[in-house]
Amino acid sequence: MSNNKTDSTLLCEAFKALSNPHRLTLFNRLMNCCTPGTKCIPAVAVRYCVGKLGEGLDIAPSTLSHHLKELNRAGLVEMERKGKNVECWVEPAKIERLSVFFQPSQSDNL
Amino acid sequence: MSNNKTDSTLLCEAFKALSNPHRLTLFNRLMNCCTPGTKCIPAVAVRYCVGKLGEGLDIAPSTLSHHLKELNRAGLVEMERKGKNVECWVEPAKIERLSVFFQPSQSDNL
DNA sequence: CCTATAATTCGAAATATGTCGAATAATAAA
DNA sequence: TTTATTATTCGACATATTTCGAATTATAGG
Repeated sequence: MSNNKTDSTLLCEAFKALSNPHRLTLFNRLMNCCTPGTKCIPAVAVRYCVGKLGEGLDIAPSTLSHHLKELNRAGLVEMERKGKNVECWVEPAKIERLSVFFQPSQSDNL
Repeated sequence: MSNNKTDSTLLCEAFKALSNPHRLTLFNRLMNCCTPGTKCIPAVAVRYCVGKLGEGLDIAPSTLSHHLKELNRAGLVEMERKGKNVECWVEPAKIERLSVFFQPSQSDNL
């Protein structure tokens, strides 16, 4: 069973955050910290500053800022100022719920 | 590595489809065919007709139809006319990609 | 053929989203 | 303090989405 209205809303907001191509790219850059072929599930999440994270995306800084804010609001990305930069990272625990949602289960998933 | 632009686009469209509360509910109803506490991963996917699927959602038939069409376009839900009804179901193979996306991996996920 | 049921298409209206540039804030360094 | 760098906020505009009701299509059964 289950049927936590809050849970459903949280899932929905996470999917909304990932429904934009730019935001999906940003999130993926934070999720995949490894160089190709490397096994890398680091104890401490890898961090990028906002500027680095948006490199090559060809969007205005204000737009980039807006998208990161959305990802943060949706609970997918953490942010913390560090000097002139603001660092971003993904907290693996916050992603688990999404991973489970698509897996076959014994009961209701929402 | 990887970087299939098509794959990224497909993921994005799937998330967009799930970013609406009504569509998330519809998708979840198709995903979770089991009564609570029952182990049920049937060989043949469970089907609902459009009308049954939308019961209790309090949206107009035309809106329901629109949402199912979106889920179908995104590749999340299959549809087939059966007499007066149109049956809907989820093809588990089509969901795998989404499940994998949120799991820790050895390389790029997009 | 006529009627009832199930679902879709279409057009319109309200609301939400993505984007930019200009202005502002936060910080570091000269 | 002044300047440069990094990032955010704000207001505006164009585009997209959600939703409905009316009209239409598809089908089954008298």
